[in-house]
Amino acid sequence: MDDISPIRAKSGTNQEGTSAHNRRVMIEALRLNGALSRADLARATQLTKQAVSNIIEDLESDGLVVALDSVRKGRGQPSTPYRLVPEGAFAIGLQIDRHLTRAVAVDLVGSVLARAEANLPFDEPSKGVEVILGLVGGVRRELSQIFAQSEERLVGLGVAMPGPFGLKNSDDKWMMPAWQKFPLLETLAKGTGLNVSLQNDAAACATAERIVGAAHGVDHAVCLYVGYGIGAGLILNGELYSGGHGNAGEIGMALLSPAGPGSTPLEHRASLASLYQHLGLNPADDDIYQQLDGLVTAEDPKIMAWIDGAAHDLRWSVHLIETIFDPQTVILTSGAPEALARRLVEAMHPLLPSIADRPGRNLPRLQLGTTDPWSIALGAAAAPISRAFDPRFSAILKTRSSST
Amino acid sequence: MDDISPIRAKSGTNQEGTSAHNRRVMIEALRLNGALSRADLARATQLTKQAVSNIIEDLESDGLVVALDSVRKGRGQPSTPYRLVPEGAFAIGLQIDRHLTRAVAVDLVGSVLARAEANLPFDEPSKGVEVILGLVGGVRRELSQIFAQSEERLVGLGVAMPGPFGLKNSDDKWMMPAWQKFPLLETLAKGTGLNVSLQNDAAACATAERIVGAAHGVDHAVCLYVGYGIGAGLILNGELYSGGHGNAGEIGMALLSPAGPGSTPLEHRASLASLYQHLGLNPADDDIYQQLDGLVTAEDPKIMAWIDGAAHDLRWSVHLIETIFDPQTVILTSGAPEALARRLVEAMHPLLPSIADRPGRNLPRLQLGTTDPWSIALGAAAAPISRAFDPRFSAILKTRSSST
DNA sequence: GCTATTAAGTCAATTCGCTTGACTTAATTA
DNA sequence: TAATTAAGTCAAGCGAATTGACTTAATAGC
Repeated sequence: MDDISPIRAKSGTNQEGTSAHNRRVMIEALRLNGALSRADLARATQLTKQAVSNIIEDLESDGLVVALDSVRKGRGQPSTPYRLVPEGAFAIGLQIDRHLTRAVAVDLVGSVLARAEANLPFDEPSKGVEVILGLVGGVRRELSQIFAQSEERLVGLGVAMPGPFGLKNSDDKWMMPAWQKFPLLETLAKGTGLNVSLQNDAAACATAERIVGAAHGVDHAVCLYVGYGIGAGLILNGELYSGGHGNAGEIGMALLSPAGPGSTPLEHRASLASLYQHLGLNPADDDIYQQLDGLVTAEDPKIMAWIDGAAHDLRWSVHLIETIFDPQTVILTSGAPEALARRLVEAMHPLLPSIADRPGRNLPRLQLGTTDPWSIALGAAAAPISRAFDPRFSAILKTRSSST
Repeated sequence: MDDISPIRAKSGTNQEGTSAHNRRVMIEALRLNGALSRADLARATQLTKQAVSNIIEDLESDGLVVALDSVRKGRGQPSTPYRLVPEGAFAIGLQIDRHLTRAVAVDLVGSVLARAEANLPFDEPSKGVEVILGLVGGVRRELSQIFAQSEERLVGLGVAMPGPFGLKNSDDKWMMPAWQKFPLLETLAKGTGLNVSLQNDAAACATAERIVGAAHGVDHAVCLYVGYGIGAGLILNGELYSGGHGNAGEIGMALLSPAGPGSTPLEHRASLASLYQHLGLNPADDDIYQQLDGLVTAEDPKIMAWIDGAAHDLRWSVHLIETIFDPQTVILTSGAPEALARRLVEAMHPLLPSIADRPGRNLPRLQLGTTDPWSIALGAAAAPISRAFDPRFSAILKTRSSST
């Protein structure tokens, strides 16, 4: 990763970078606003009508946008709105979890077009990779049956798995030690021929919320993910923040519970793993989701007690997140059934007073995000889409040059 | 601040943006590497020699860079290194604290050229502004006596004061309620004719560390500031992160200490305010700094006990910061005498195991940053310099257009 | 129903900063 | 002394946004 040269400097840019940025800005504007005319885009992006016209023409011929029927909205020539073409690009998302793996194919606007899942051997990555490549191949085939040109419009494979990554001693039984050491990304890149990227599951949740959920168009949001583990996905300045080594937001094992005898890690008190333990359930059960849903609907006292305890701890986590990040909103996402997540959010209210408790808010301090169990895989798939099409600083910079 | 149009979109860019970015990249490269030839710059920035030549020529005629003697370093024509001209730009920094205010004038490379301080009426902003404007006027005059052209090269006035800003109920006695309500920035902008920007004191410390200290050239660093209060200044992706409303990192009043009976806010256990209270000292004393220094040198038992307690809490804070941000390094800065800060850092070792405890580190997990009491004012002054000259996403984007 | 007005969008010429490729300059190596 | 290597310049070219005039197509007002 490091440069050969000891000189530290950012990359410069040129007209290509300008053009790439402006294309991305158009795409993002259409993603956030639905459909816009060239004139709308010109006003919104501060570019001239002519520049917008040229870019839209390009995007249209690339099959990324399409014109709708013209609309009259008062005096003047009617405008022709453009919208994104969902089948303009596709990506594959892969969730690798402790007990199973899921693959999805999504389009440019984040709709899931194909999905598949399988059990995964916890400690045998080399065998697991076979399973994974089979799944990926399956959704790719399914996708190409729906859209013949999907293969040439595939922008990448996004992988989400529990972090943290790249540590010295991966002996924590909660993690997946064998998988941590396996050269997964390289193997998948070779096996699929796609660009592969990695994020942890909380980051994937945040990415999913950003493309189709509550963080859509929000520049500062923190996504608190309550799954088998607990993590935070950080949207800062409109981009996912991953830290120096891709492990930002791995808050599960940090002590966030202020009270309670002998300060327990948050993950031991508010994760689904702690819930399974509390209830004496086996997380590997096929119908675990239904079991939980049933218990919540029945208002089972044991699960209600856990909700109260977890909500207490999570309340403090939200307070801490607000204090540290000063986000516009906090989004709680979960792998749990929606009824459970909703109860949890309700039990977290009233929230603790914090700097987020300010005049003129336009977003709620805490929102319930998606609880679809497939949202991590969706977020994984959204990462390559975002990298390819969203405006970002690094997309403007030059990457190589002949250095004449 | 909000757009009139309901359309949400990022700004586009054009050749002006390209050029502005490339100029900034050159300046940053020279700042980080000392002196570089045009060929060096071309390699480092990925631009062509010709492009670099043109930009350097521009910067030279703007008085921002200057050529040094050419050096032979092997075969080929000798290269002509360029370096930044310190007097190419100036900025004024202003620290407003509970008991006093400080103003400094700095140049492009962050050297302090003039300084002044004064006491400040805690609860009378309208009178205080008079004092402040007097101080600023003083350092400006002093500066212009050293460099006649300083006025036309002044890029702004940076203000640092204890946050958080813009809250509903500013009734916390630790804050400065009267000042929070006063339209300070507007008044200062009118009174000085300069662009005014605001950050909290921890952010200012981080800005100072970035321009001349331990965070120089580091893209992911967290600056833990132990002053009258406690805060964190966040350098993320090479830029100061301020959150959605400028209050990111205000961790002092968040509960970060896991242990201890009845979980006390970090600020009540590890700030200098808590130390003064512990020692029964008056922070308004003129020689408070010397008093502390003396006590540390004498290894006074009471101060040693406080150090142990504070170190215990701060150790957890560092762990939490590492877990949440995954930074390359954590920098402890303080308004305390260096001997005290050094003791504190020593007492914090050994650090708690964390994800930062990884193979292949090249920076220490925890470093002692500057303990110069003027560093907040320096950081305040560095903010306008950074905004004017450092590469950043927002500097590329268009700001207005005739919208023809 | 006619005309003025307003707004969307196009056309063609221009501008501006980076790129390209050949060239010059000035050192070291053999 | 000649070959080689690297820094840096020259001049033409390119590409994407800009500019300003123009066209198109609607509504508003008389």
